Amino acid sequence: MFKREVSCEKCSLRPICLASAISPEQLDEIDRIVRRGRSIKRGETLFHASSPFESVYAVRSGAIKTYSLAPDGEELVTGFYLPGEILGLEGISQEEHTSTAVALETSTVCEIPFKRFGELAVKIPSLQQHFFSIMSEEIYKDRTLHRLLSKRSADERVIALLLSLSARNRRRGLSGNEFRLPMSRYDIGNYLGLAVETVSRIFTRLNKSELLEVSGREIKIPCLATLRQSYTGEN
Amino acid sequence: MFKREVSCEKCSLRPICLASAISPEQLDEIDRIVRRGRSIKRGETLFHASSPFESVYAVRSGAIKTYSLAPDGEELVTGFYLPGEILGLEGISQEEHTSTAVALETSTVCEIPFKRFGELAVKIPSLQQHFFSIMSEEIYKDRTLHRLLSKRSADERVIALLLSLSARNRRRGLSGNEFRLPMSRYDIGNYLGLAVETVSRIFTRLNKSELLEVSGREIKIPCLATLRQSYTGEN
DNA sequence: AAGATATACTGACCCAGATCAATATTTGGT
DNA sequence: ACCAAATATTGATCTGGGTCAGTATATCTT
Repeated sequence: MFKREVSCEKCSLRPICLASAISPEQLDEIDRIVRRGRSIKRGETLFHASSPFESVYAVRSGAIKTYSLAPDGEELVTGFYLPGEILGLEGISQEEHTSTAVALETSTVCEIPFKRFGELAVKIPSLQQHFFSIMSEEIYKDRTLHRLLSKRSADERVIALLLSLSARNRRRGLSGNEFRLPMSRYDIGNYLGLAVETVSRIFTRLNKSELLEVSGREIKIPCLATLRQSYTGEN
Repeated sequence: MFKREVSCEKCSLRPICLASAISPEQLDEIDRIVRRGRSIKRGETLFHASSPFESVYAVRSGAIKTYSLAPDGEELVTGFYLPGEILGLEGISQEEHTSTAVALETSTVCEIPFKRFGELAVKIPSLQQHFFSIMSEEIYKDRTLHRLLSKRSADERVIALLLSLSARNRRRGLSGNEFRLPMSRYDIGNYLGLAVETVSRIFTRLNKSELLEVSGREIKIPCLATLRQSYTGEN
């Protein structure tokens, strides 16, 4: 199979990825440090928890989940990453990866060696600023998750995840109304602090309502606005 | 009252604050941009959600809590900040503060104007790196909170918070065994996704056990190791 | 295409922690 | 030092979602 190693300059994801907000002349500077086109098959690992931290990664295609293990082996799914999104950020301060990243489906990623990236960010202030912004965004999203986990019901959590996936699809120019879940019910439940059975029941219930059409991992949202208001409201 | 405006250079918190890992010659560069010694009394606001983001803040003394409000007015306590800790990071990407910060007791803070800080970070690579690290640490801690909220029982959540406060006190050279909680039961419950009553009951129960001595907001931990293992284990 | 294995669904039952309702204790203001 | 308001405790009851147990449906392998 032919592997297209698209430069950041030509990459369709650029507007939403790391290399947005960089002037064209400086684009090839970042192009020079990014290692492109690494492909990982479903179930394969991109990096392991407690391996030395050297790079962060941008998803090019596919979907990645990250998880960490408690000392007793209990798994926690910490995030789902779709094309254009950056993962591995929690490793920076610990100097090792603190989570394991595995592909949920065949995926390609761009590797950004972090030391070289830092050197470049010092030369390109807008790049530094943008990276601050990406990390800040991650913190901001974690606050949203905090609220979801401590204040919202099981139904609201699942709906919020669906709305998030929908919005992220739309941002990449895909349909926000119809998509396929890259993750299992187990992963959803684990991420949202719910039992698999609960997630399953919620999907069945939503499917019976007019809010959603679910068939296995295929999702269809007839009306986003309706779903959105059912989330912060009655239902 | 005499206000001591200690420079970063002379500040006892430097080793754990923003200005660690900066060479002495460059210290006064950061000293020049930091606005020091702002004092806020208990209950006063440091910054408001949706006010323009201009600075991040380092706690010099006292304790600050941050919270955000859902559209329906529901409050979520998003964090507690003790001396040496940086708050306001989630505002960077949104260009406005996304939480409100209020003093839990009389506190002083150092304001770090973010635009100027960025300019400095570009000139001092180790400062940039350190700030990446601080933000990464915040993300990492959010993962810990995620696990706490989605996998741990009410008792474990409260104990984990106490252990966190204890460790942060120790890091500043104070006692990790005896301290006063700066926040109310309400704040604790809100932060940990628990009802106030539950928090209260847990404190009473812990007080009856040999793990903890609680009297209002005064906490005494007879043996940290024992408490720690009760957290990931039996009890 | 058939079997094996992983994933998803459904039902019955139960319990940790929420909610409701009072009472007790702090804390701050004068 | 006193009063009011805020904060904390305790008890009784209820419930959302967990757990256990079994069945059904996908998906992978050969």
